[in-house]
Amino acid sequence: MKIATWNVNSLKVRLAQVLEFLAAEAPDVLCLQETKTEDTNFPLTEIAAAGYHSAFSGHRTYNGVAILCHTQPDNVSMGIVDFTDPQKRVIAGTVSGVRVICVYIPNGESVESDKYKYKLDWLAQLNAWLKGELSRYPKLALLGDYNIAPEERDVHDPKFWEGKVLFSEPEKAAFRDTIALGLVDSFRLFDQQEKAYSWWDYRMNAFKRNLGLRIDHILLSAELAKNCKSCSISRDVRAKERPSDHAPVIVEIET
DNA sequence: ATGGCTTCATAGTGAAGA
Repeated sequence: MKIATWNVNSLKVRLAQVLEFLAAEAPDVLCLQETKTEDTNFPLTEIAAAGYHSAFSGHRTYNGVAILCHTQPDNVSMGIVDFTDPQKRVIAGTVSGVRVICVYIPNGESVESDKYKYKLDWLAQLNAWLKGELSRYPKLALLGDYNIAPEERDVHDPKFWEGKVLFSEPEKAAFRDTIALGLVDSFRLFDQQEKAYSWWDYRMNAFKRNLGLRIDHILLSAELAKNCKSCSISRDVRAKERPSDHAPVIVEIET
C-alpha cells in the first residue's frame, strides 16, 4: 500500500500536477492540504477520470483537506471530535483497514501571534483526540502538513530558526507528544540524505539553494511502522514549473 | 537569512502562507 501527502497550495492551480502525480506514482491514497476550494467546486470529475474517489472538506481562500483514494474510503469524518473549529483542517477515512488521517496543522504566523496560541491549542486538541483514535484503530496513519520541523536536522539553519515559529520549543514538544502516543516518524525509519526537506520558501531562490524545512510528515502506528518499506520526499515535484512550495511525501507499507 | 514569491479576493492593494 502506497500512501502520500502533499500540500498543494490551491488545488485549482495545481490540479494538472496532482493528476500527473497520480499517474506517475499511482498511490493508493493521496492526502491533500490547502486545497483552498469550496466543496461545490471540488474537481470530482477530473479526479474520478484518473481513477480516484474523493473525500474532501474545504472552504474558499484558505485551508481545505482531501483524501483521494483508489477505493471508496469508509467512515469518513471531518475535524477533531469535541473541538469546534471553523477552519477545515482534518479529514479521516478508512482504506483497506487502515485509518488515514489527513491534517493541515495551523501555521502560527509567529510566536507572538494569536495564531500561534491557536496552533498550540489546536495541537493539544489533536493529541487528545488521537489517543482515542489510536486505541480504536491499531492501523493508523497520520499524514499532512504539520508546520513543525521536529529536529535540528530538519532545518537548513537551526541557529536562524531557533525559537521561531515552525521550530519553537513548544511546537516541537507538541510533536513529541504526538509521537509519545505511539506513532513513528516514518521518514526516520530509513537512511536518508542529509539536508532533506519538504518545504522551501518561494522567495530568495530558497529551493535552488536548498534552504528548506522538513515540516510535512507521515506518522505511523506501531503496527504499520513495522511493515513500512520506504519513506521518501518527491523533491522533483518542487522543481516543476509553477510548483507548490511543498513537495509530496510517500510511504510504502506491506499489507 | 525575510521586502524581494505565490495565491486569493478584488479591482489597487492587502492578507496569509511558512
